[in-house]
Amino acid sequence: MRASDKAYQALLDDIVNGALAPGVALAEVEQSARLGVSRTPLREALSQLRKDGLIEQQRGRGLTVTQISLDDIVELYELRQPLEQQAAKLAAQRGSSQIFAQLAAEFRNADRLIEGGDSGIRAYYALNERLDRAIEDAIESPYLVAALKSLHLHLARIRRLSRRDTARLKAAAIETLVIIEAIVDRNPELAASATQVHMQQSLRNSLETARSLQVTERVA
Amino acid sequence: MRASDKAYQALLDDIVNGALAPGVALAEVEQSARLGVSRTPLREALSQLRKDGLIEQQRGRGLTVTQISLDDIVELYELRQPLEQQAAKLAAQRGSSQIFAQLAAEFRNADRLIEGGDSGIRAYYALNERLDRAIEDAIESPYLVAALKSLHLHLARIRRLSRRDTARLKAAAIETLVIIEAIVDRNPELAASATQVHMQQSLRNSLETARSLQVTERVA
DNA sequence: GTTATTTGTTGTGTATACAATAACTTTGCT
DNA sequence: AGCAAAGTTATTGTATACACAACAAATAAC
Repeated sequence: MRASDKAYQALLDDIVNGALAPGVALAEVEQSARLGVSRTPLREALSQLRKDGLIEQQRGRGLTVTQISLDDIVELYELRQPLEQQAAKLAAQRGSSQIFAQLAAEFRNADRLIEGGDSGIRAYYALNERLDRAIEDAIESPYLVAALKSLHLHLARIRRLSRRDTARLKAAAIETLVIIEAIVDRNPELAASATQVHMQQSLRNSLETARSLQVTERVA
Repeated sequence: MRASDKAYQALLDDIVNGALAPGVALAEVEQSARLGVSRTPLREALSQLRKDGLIEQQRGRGLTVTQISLDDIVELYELRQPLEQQAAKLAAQRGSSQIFAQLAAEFRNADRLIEGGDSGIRAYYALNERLDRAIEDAIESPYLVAALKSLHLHLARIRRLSRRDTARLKAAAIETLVIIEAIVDRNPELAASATQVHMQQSLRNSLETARSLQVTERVA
């Protein structure tokens, strides 16, 4: 593995899981020392992350991890909604019913995972990622897939907000199941509508939890 | 301007306008000599272009300009359709009627530009770019705007195909005018539908001209 | 004559050194 | 005491050098 790829992956993980919090400045020498690579591959990693929109040039302070505000959540969903809708539509047209039937079966058991504490939640997230992969494989449209991947990068950052809300996770699992079943039935229009519903609910929930988190942070 | 930005812009232009044709290999030393920058900033530019999807790592032969096939056109529109539809919808909700009314007036005169030979066509393309800018400004949704910009990068490559087809350009201008008028009237649903129509027609035309071009190339 | 191994060349990946720019601090003047 | 200007320091941007890997070609051996 190339040093630049290693640095990119490490920084990406740190940003997504919050180890590098929004607003943190990334000095080149500091980070290259921390990650054990020289400045050249580190800079390549940084330039990739800037293209991803995860870091930005801050006047004077060098590169900093981008902030995520309530506005960002709304704006992110303004991209997510049409993309996921199109993805679901195309998956319903082209996907292998068998693969999605299998995923549907697993989502019917999602409640057990969600109630299964830390490891269960992780397994549920892994299941969601497998669904995303299956959809990407099904649509076979590289440009759309690339846009989806970039989107999911940002979504992963805000997803940290709503984790541990088991009631919401269960509701989301049911909404997702409807989408999958529409794909299995090769019903693009239903898949799109079900996605629309899921998006709307997810956005509402993300905003609520984000709002309450902001309040508690202020109090703390 | 940084050397890496300069190299990026130069390579981008060369790829979009076809000076660097699909399949051409980009050796680092060669390109750094050609563009008058050293390998370090050139590599940064290349890594950006790879993220854009304009060049790709080819087994053994290094980096090459990505091919554009008929399949690519269809796949590109599978991303374009939902993105432009969403953009038009949001522009209709949030755009300044005044700005778009001005653009509508200019599009009503589009025929004169399209018939105005080389410089007229260029002016027509410039007008289209101003429209894209106005829409991006209106929606104020950075994630969607970023996705649109990436999309337009690839569209610019295939747009070279349908230029000089004045009949199609005139028809496209009328379709675009309908979209703009819907934005002026603050009618998101109509804007979305008009965009849908425009996308469908553009795709059909792009495929036809691409198909005929491929044939003539084979013959030649 | 064919195949395998070795050597040479080309090109990428990484590191380091040097140059330029921007920010902060200190000093001097008002 | 406050503001401005200049110098110093830190950090980014660029260039170059070196190392390693891959591919090709040539020679030698079977």
